[in-house]
Amino acid sequence: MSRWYPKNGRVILHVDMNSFYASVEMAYNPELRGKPLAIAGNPEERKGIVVTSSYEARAKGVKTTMPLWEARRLCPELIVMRPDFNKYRKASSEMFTILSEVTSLVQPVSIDEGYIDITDCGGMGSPPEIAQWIQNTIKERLDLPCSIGIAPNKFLAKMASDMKKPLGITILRKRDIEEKLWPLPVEEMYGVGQKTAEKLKGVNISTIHDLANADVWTLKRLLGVNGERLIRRANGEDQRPVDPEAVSEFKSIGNSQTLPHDTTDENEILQLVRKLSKKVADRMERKQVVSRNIQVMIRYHNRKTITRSKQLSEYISKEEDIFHYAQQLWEQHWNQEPIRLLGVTAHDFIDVTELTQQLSLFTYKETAKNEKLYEAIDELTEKYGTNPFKQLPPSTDSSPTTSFQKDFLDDYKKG
DNA sequence: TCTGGGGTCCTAGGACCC
DNA sequence: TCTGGGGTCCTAGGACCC
Repeated sequence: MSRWYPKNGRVILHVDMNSFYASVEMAYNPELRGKPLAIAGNPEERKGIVVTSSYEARAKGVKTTMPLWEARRLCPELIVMRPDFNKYRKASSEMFTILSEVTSLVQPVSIDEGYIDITDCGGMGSPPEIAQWIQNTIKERLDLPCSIGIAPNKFLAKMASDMKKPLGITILRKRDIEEKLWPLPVEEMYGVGQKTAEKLKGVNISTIHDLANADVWTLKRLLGVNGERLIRRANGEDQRPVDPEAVSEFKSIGNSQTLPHDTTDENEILQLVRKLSKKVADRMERKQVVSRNIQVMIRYHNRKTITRSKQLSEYISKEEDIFHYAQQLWEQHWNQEPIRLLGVTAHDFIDVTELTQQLSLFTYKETAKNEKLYEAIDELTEKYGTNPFKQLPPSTDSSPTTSFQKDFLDDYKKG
């Protein structure tokens, strides 16, 4: 027991559902079991791609993000289904409920994976026993397979859960790194994508072992702060805590869609901008937030993609307001070339409740300011027998039209 | 005959303020 | 006559992940 629960260490599990969408569909419909199944965005349209596929489909070479026509060429008997996110969300939430029966230190990362910190769960058994219980329970209650990594931190747990699929449980302790982690090619490391892998090849780094022993300055020059972080991770170091609150601190809400065909038709484009604005507004409504930054994304026929955003002076949440700014951005930045995809995203949120607080404070200040201004103008009116601001609305933002008015407003602003 | 849609984090430059 | 350097905000783009 003391070996598993060290005083100065943590025990983290990473739970990763295996080909989640396809597995959920099979749990709902056992007839699909054992067959090559792919979940794809738009099965009818030529632009559909494979989102997830069953192991039977993978055996034929079907891969995630592969265009559907190519997947069908590799596997003619492929069964293709549209994603049903309501099903997946339900299965996901039941999966996280099972995790929370072990500890409250659960951090969902995406719909099908999460970390849990079981450092203080000594009373429930050894980590492999706990992992086995989780895997069995998810299988029994939901009929879904998962793989679990057991490690002293998030990074190693994540790498471990990837090592045995499906239904694997893998332990990756510090002393296992040399044997299990270091031989892997660098592109299999979490955080290393295609671009980074290419750059690393350029300085003769091809395995995680090479990365672990790389020179910090060389990598900092090559990759910025990420270089330093990758070296630390390759050496099995990662201090990030399991944070159950992280999931509620979302930063953006966006919707995007590829058009059925590239187009320059303003009606068609604006219709889509409106539809996307509505989706964003609906999701913001559900989460009870308001936004101060609206962004549009335009992908052109040649896949060149631009994003244009606007920081607002007010918080908005209504569909019409989001559409208004999205339309404005689109009009300002569209270069008239055929458009393939459009996106609308909101950033910079606060809670609606926070907004009403801010609003009342703002209103209070404005009211107080204007009352003082009215008083000052009344005094002047009495003194001169006529109101020198007759045409001027009572706001300090208005442009004074006479030098007298200007002087007065300057004095007023000084207090 | 290609390459979706949902996100996060980081970088870098310019404006502006002190 | 010349002109520092830190900090913050805003914007755009890129890399990465699922």
